[in-house]
Amino acid sequence: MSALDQTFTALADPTRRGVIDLLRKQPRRASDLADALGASRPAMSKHLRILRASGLVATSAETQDADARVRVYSLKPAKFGELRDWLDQVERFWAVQLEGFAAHVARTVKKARR
Amino acid sequence: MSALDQTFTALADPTRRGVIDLLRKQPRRASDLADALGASRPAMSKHLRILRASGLVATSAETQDADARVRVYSLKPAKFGELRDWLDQVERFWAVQLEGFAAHVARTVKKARR
DNA sequence: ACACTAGTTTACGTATTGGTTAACTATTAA
DNA sequence: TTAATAGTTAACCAATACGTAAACTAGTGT
Repeated sequence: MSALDQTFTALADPTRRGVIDLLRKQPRRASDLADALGASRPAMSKHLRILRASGLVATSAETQDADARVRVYSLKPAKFGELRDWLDQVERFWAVQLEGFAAHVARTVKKARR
Repeated sequence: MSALDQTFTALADPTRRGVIDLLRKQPRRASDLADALGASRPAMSKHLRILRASGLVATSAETQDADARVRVYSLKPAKFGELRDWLDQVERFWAVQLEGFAAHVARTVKKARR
């Protein structure tokens, strides 16, 4: 499974996008996320595993004297950058596409006639 | 299923992203897409249905004298715009998040201690 | 030592995905 | 009218996704 596959798959679930939306504002504990989104702990744990695997999210390195049971999740901006790069790449060619469109239709029509 | 769900789900498949990559350069017929991506016609037809439903892609209104059996697919830029908007929204808050991070960790640690 | 808490993992059931082959619709060509 | 072509749809199958309940790990508090 490619990196982009993992990214898009991770974002294709509303609960997981809910996690992103919450983490956008501030890092949060796993149980906070579950409660805020009305998901069970096991369900959220699975979602977080997928988000972690995709690289969109990380469990923050805890301060040394924190409660070690708690896992605080936060966003990993770099992965969103990759997403943006892909989107940029797609959008970069529209001008060209629009310019060449009429000519292409003519070509396609001819081809279809054969 | 929300609009964003459909968008991300559509993009979570490599064959469908392949279609996007090809259409980025120019509109193409369904069979062209199938051949270029090594997919069967029925398989491609299903992928195209999903892409159509997501609004990322459209079958172009054919010129009046074209072969009516042929369906030419092209990108619908507007949907990609929605994707960009979502991404912008996510990215907009990182500065704030980074600023407030240290303070938040302190808060979280306290909370975890209770 | 004991109970409690945070979170993950396992073992399931059900629903959805993505593919195949075969059938079907609509259009074009002989 | 008959055959061929472009594409979609239907019926089916294996693999995966997502949820639940129950068990488990690890850290904390009494």
